[in-house]
Amino acid sequence: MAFWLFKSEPNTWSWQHQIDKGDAGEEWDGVRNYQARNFMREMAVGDRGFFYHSLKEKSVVGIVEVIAEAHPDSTTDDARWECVDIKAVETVPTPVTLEAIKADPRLSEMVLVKNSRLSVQPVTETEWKIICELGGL
DNA sequence: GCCAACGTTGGC
DNA sequence: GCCAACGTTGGC
Repeated sequence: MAFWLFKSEPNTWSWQHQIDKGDAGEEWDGVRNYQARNFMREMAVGDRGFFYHSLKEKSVVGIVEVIAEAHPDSTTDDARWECVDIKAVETVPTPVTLEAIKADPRLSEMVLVKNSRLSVQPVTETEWKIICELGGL
């Protein structure tokens, strides 16, 4: 199983929106970046991901699960763009802030730190465990 | 609100 | 195929 990080602007698509979708989940659509798309193509059903709020909050706020592999993005006719479906699994009890991530030397290699603009990112198993601990899981 | 970093586009 | 111009993202 692989681990990922999905980034969203809370005013556009928030963790609460994701929770409201329940087990049916929702497409992670709107991605128009090749790197991000390629990572989604690598995802398998059952993979886990962090749900990260950018902008004002800048925190990992939830855990999601991939429930459908990459398929055409329904929000565009452009066949280049694909997306996976994800559902909310649980809320992180103590949101892990970007500040806390940057303060932890074990997380200094995270894509979130090195390339903050990438909206879909891989997370290593080590990083996953550390952030779960920081989040109180 | 600003600006740096990055990715994409299009002219040559 | 290069590179300048432009648009977008996201931290500060």
